[in-house]
Amino acid sequence: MVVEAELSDDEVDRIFRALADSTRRDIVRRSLAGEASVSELARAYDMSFAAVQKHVAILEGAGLVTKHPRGRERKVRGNPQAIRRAQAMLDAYEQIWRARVDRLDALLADAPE
Amino acid sequence: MVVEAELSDDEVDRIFRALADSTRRDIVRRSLAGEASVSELARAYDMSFAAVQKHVAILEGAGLVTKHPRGRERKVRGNPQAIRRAQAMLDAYEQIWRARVDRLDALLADAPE
DNA sequence: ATAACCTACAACCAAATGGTTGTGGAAGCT
DNA sequence: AGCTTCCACAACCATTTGGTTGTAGGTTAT
Repeated sequence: MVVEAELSDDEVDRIFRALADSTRRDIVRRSLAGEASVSELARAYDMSFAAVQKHVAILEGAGLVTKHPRGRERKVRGNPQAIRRAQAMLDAYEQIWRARVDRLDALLADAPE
Repeated sequence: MVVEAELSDDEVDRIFRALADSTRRDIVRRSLAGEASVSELARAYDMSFAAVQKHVAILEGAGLVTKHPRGRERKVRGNPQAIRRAQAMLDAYEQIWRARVDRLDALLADAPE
C-alpha cells in the first residue's frame, strides 16, 4: 500500500520552486534517465561547477533527487516518488474544478428552464 | 482536437514558480472551485489588498487564472488547462524514468546470470 | 608523494520576490 | 453631487535567488 505522505506547505513550496528553473528541470530529466555525478552534470551547462552544485542541492532539498557517494563522486539519482507527489497535488486541483462543474450541472438539471 | 501547445521554458518557469507559494495555491483552489473577485480573495488572507492583487497578477501571468471584468470588480477564474499542462510536464518526467527502468529490465533479460 | 579530480562550503554581488504604503481612476450607492 | 468600494500601479524595503570566485578536504592515479 502506498504511503500517502501528508505534504506540508513548505515541502510543496520547495518542490514547485525547485521545478521552476529550466536548468534544474534538465538535471531532473538527466538524473531520472540515469545516474550522473555532479561534475558530469556540471559539464552539461554553461555555468560554474558551484552553481550546478547549488542547483543539485536545491533539488535534493525538495526530495526530487538523492545523492549517493560512489568513491570520490556523488551520483545524483532522480526520485520518481517526488514527481508523483507533485502530480497528486495537481490532480487534487483538477478534482476541485471537476467538482465545481458537477455542481453546476446538477443545478441546471434541477432548474431545467 | 486538443491543441498541444508547445510550452517554452519561460512559460513552464512561470507556471511552477506561481505554484511555489501557498497563498497562490490557495487562490488557485478557490478560483477553481468558483469565481471570486479580487477583493473577496483579499479578505481571506492576512495581508494587504495590494499583496493579494500581486499574487493574482502572477497567477494570471502564468495562465493559471483569468480575470473577467464584472461591473467594478474583476472576477478571478481558475484555468484547468494550465493545470493540465503542468501535469503533462510531470508525466513526461515519469515517462523518462519508466523508460530507464525498461532499459534496465531489458539489459537484465539479455544477460541473465 | 605528488598531482589531478570531485565535492563542499563560505563570502560576495546583482537581480528578483514578497511584502508594505500611497495615489488615483472607474463603478456603484445615497 | 458626493461618498464608498474595487481595482491598478508606483515607489520603497528586506530577504531570497542565482550566479560568481576562492579555499579546503577527500579520493584516485602516476
